[in-house]
Amino acid sequence: MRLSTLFAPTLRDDPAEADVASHRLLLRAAFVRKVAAGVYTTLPLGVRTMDKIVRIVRQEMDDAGAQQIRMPIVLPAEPWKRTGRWQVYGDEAFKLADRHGREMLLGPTQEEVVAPLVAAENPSYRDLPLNLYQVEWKYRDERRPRFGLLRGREFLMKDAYSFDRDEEGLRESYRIMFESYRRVFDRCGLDYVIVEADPGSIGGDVNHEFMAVADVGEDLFVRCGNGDYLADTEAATPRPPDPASEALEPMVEVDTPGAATIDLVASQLGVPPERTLKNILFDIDGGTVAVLVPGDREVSEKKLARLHFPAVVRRFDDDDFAAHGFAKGYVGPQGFGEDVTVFADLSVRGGANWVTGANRADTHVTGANLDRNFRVDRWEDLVEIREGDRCPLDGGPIEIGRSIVVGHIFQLGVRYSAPLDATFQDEDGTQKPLVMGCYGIGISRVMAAVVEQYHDEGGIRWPKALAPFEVVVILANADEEAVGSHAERIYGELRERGVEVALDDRAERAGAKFADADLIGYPVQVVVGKKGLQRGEAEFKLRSTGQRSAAPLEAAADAAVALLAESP
RNA sequence: CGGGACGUGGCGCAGCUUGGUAGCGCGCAGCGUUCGGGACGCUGAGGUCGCGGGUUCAAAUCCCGCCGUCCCGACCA
Repeated sequence: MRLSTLFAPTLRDDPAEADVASHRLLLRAAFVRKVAAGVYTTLPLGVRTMDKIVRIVRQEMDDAGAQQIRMPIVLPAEPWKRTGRWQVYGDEAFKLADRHGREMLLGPTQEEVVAPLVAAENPSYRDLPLNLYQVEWKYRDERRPRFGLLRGREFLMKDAYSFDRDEEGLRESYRIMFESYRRVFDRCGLDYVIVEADPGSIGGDVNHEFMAVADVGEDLFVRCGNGDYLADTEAATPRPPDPASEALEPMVEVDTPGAATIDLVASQLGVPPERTLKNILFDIDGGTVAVLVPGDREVSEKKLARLHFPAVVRRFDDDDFAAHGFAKGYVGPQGFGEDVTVFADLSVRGGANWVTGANRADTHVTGANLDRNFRVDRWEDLVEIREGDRCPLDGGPIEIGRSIVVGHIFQLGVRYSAPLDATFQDEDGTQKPLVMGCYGIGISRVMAAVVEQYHDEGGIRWPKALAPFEVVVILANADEEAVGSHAERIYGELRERGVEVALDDRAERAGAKFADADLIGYPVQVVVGKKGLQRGEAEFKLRSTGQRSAAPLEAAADAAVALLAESP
């Protein structure tokens, strides 16, 4: 490729709209341009890099026995209503209507399409396992798109779907994908961790996230200092405290005027917040659920929603408090009737003599105790994990890190196949729901995540597997005829060797070419100019380290290939 | 959706407080001098000042409404 004809308008200044490194550099280096918030055009350099990621993914998927298909983006609403996700996705789905008023949506993921596709062929157990994947644009109307490609409303995703006859088969399909994902992210050069995660609106049970470690990451992961535990913060379970062994005090009411928050109660009564019992009320599909946690902890709505999937979990608002007659800020579990389902976090078992609301404004109680004063219907892990918690495996210290989720895999089971009636005929002749798994990789997000991990002040430092070109030959003094002919020769030789090479033959000054080469991030730069020519040499720069070297002009192509081999 | 900021040639910004014919740097076009880490001189093109309404003799500037973008939060494979 001759850069004189490439559409790659690099920017000298940082765009005002871009804050994080990947966003800034992908704009400046002419990989993408913004069209609307979270919606981008991909320029030629970006297409080349994204295609490389896709190629890696495709190779690994094909090696793992998956087969590529292509499903539509514009989808009818009906199957989404059957699985409950028309509601679960809510406004996050791009919904539209056709000219007849039929409801449709732009695909945010594709379980509702692929399951009926397979089931329509009335498969036999002999046809299983089956794994189908595609690489297509996905649409999610994020409340707040941000960080450029890291959270777009339109993004390129590889999504694969496995079909098995039973759970055992699913586990094997899942294992194969798990290993395949490892190879994909290894080949992309990413530093990543694999954690157990929250399944979000996809649903299902076992799932893992592949998280690229990055300071700008939106997703937190927790790690045990002893190295034996890794999890998404949304799914991580802290080790509950040991049970209390203090003598039970009588329950008494105390006046706490105006103390409608935990902090106010704690300071008025002179007790630490963790001795208070917080009662958070939710409306879940019309029913009332109370969640009890120690006053210093936050309820994880994620975990609560997961227990009730696909029902919509909604925190009580002022109207709900009024309608149910609860005193906001003064709710206590001793007042709950049978119409309230009482959930408690496991950590509540560790406390006694709680301070909690008296179900009357400006009043609390002390000495509230489990069983004697209140009941719990279900014990679950329902708190947000935090720094300082203990590892559930060995009690070690928990650390929290930031990351970008680049891949997420799920064991779905029959969560979609059952409501969609997607069945196969088993050996015993009966129809059974297909046992499914699904497996996603955010291609465009991988590109951004790699930039987050591979950049410096000068620009991007692509690993060679993803660079738009592996080598750039820089014509440093275009007016010297000998320089031009050597550069052309080296460029041609590299092409003959199958190296992906760009020739910077633009009518720019050398300095601008060097700056652009660093910005765009070609792993190897070959400089052909007057200076080296006098010594009969071409000069080289390895972008990853900045290390410079030289070789005779005649051997320049060989030297570039050798240097490329050294590049990450 | 709550909070905050911003919107002025392709990019980065000033001008707005105190209303009076729209500026700077980069980039772009032409000519010349340059030519190894984003050169210099001269000449030039390019702007409904986000959109709509209002106040005023006069609005980029003041007022109202809307739209868009970014940041924090909530939310989110």
